[in-house]
Amino acid sequence: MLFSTKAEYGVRLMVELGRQPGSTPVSLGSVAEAERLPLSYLEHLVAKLRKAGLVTSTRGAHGGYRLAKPAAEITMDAVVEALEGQIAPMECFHDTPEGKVLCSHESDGDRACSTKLLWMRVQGGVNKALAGTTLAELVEFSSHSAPGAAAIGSAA
Amino acid sequence: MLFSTKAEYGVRLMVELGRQPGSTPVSLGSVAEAERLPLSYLEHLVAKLRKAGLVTSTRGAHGGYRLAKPAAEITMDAVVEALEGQIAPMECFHDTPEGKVLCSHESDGDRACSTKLLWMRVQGGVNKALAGTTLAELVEFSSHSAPGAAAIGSAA
DNA sequence: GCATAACCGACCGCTTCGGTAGGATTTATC
DNA sequence: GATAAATCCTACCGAAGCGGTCGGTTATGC
Repeated sequence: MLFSTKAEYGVRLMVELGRQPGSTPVSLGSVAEAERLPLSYLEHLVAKLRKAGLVTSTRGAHGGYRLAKPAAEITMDAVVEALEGQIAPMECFHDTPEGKVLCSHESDGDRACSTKLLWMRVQGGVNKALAGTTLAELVEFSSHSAPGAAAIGSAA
Repeated sequence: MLFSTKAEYGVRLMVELGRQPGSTPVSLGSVAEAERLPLSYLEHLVAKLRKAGLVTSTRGAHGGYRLAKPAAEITMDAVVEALEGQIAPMECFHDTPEGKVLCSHESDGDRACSTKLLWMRVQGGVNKALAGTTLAELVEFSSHSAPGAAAIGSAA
């Protein structure tokens, strides 16, 4: 499995927030009930989303969570990364501060790592899919009862 | 991390086999030494590759492993799947015998699963990268000492 | 028959996953 | 100001997978 249920639950949570008009905050309890997910577990996940600046919270009675930005401006690479940690195909891959990708098997020189070509392609494919999908799309998609497969290919 | 070191080690093993002329089998011990990987662990991995029909073995003295097919005909989706199991972005995704993809959250009817669009795109991207990369490419790539990034995009 | 190698299965320490539990803090409302 | 509703925080727990080791069995060339 590429991702765990953390990403699954977290994305569902975001979609649930994206469905709301936007003014009043939504309590985690109502999300948990709507999606049939354990409330105490969602608390852990939403904490990650909040720390990543994707949702904002208001405490106390009638409190809850809201999207920090319009759903159309939230791309899924940020959401999934907040939940699962850095998205890399392999342990030896890590992003540098300058946005480059390094494979720790390359001992700084030019010796080519036999697997790098493969993992670069995989990472490219995943990033394209995640960064090319907005929360607004998912909200829209899930609100249709008979979606069809027509729109699926557009960011692949 | 999308994949574990099983895929990493296994692919390196395949590349190592792909480097050989092809006639005489290569012992696991020599592969382990060349790649600096633990022999006993490689035994487990190569067993999966053998069961998947990707390599053939000859036992006894001067025995070892060979590719079951020419490297150009081996695509990495088969290799990675043999090592890691079915490649699906999420637990609820599973292939049907007819090659379709199901999400177990869809209770057979038309209610759209809010995450399906996203995971379909991710799976599409990964499959494209894996199925579009052959072992021959990796062998070729790793034999160059200064590869450059030119060829990386071709299957992404 | 002996060295070499593939095969096989059990085990082990560690980390992550999915989830639970219990409490503390903040805030709207009566 | 008490109370209820909600976020927040920390600790814990069983199960599973990962990365690896070990000991032994079988097959084969010399």
